[in-house]
Amino acid sequence: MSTTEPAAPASPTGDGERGGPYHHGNLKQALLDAAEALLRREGVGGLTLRAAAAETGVSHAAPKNHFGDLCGLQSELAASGFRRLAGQMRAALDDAATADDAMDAIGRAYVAFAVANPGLFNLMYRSEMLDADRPALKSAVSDMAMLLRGAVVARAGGGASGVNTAAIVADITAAWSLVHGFATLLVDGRLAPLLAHVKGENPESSLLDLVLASRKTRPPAR
Amino acid sequence: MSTTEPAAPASPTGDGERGGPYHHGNLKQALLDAAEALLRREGVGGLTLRAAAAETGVSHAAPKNHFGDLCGLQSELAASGFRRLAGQMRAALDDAATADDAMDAIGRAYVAFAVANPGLFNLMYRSEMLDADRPALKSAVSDMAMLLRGAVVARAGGGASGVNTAAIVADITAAWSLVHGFATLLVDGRLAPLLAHVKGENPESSLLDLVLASRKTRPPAR
DNA sequence: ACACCGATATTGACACTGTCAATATTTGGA
DNA sequence: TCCAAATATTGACAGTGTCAATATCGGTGT
Repeated sequence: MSTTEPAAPASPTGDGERGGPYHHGNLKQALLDAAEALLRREGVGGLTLRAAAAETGVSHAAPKNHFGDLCGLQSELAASGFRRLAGQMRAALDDAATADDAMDAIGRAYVAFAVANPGLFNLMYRSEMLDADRPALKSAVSDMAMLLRGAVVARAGGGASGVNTAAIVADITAAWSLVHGFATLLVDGRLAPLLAHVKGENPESSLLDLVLASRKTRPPAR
Repeated sequence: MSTTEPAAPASPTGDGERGGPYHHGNLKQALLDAAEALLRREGVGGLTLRAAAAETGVSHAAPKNHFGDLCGLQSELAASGFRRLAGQMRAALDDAATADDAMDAIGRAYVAFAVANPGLFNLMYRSEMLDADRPALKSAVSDMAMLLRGAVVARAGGGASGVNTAAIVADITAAWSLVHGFATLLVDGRLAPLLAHVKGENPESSLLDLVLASRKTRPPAR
């Protein structure tokens, strides 16, 4: 999960001991990594300041210097999630041929991210656990929103600036709602009964394809 | 929130005191009411066994007899939420003229419920806080799913039994995802930037109308 | 080379939480 | 009437976030 090695090894012998140097050297990132590991291993309820500190081999109050409080750590983690989500959406977008394919590709990337990181995805959309005013979080969310908006505008107007903003807002909301709802229900386990009726070796992906296709076909006559 | 009066008054003088009789008489429902009030007042993070007990004027361990643990109380509360949500969806469905109007009406009822009960709606879809095996919860969720399924089938086939189940499953998922995603994003505050661009005295409702309409029109040409 | 100051980390305490065991009270039926 | 089951209380325990006080380290100015 981390992209950088700690400047000083946290603990030479293993995990959890406290033999490391008094100053960790890269504690902030190490705590974020530990927190994400907890999130992955035990879900959003298992993410705890003290647990993250213990896993990093550091005292229980050490996180305070870097994040202030639990909400701060969660917000930084969520920001990291939004950044990576946007990155994967952009990658999917860049690989798409037409603007219409791009929308589907973005949607698939969105759902794939949620499935690959269920705990993190949950955290990202629990605003009561987050401080929306944290710069890192605000900008990460904004970046993702701009990316989505760009894709919708590209599909709708082909770059013309005279597009109807009301229609664009509606398209953004519809696309985001559809994909976000699918991802949310899927991660929460609510689609399991429906997935049981979908054949194939990857029912989740198949069902998502059907859902995405439903936006392009008229509803059944009558 | 409650539908039944307590058999014995909780506390004759006010709230919070402990002057009431040793046996409350209707403690289970009283605790559910208190829990829902907490949920409404302080959000999902403020829902606490001890707070619910205190608000009911009862000792901190009293809830254990009726719910076992916090997860039990939350599950019962969520079950109540699903029951009421299904009731409002059914009412909307019964008032609709055509099967197509019915789908929109159900969607609007779904979002209206989420907006009217944001904390409860959040709780209902946080499966890590719930015990999915609780009979009350299982049946309430199943009832709502059946109602949605019925509406989709009615719109698609007009009652014919030869409907393609794959298509039905896809329609159910698409409709649920769209509306659930909208409700979730709205309650979480994620649609605020988009709502700012929607004119009218009720932007939320207007935006939902646009989103629902987007399912019926082909996406913009090209 | 040395002293010092800010950044970083630790320790200890507090209030709050869920949960459990032991106890007390009440209710209802044999 | 009396006993057992249901219901509620009390007290304790481990775990949590948060804060104040303290300790240690890294770098800067002299």
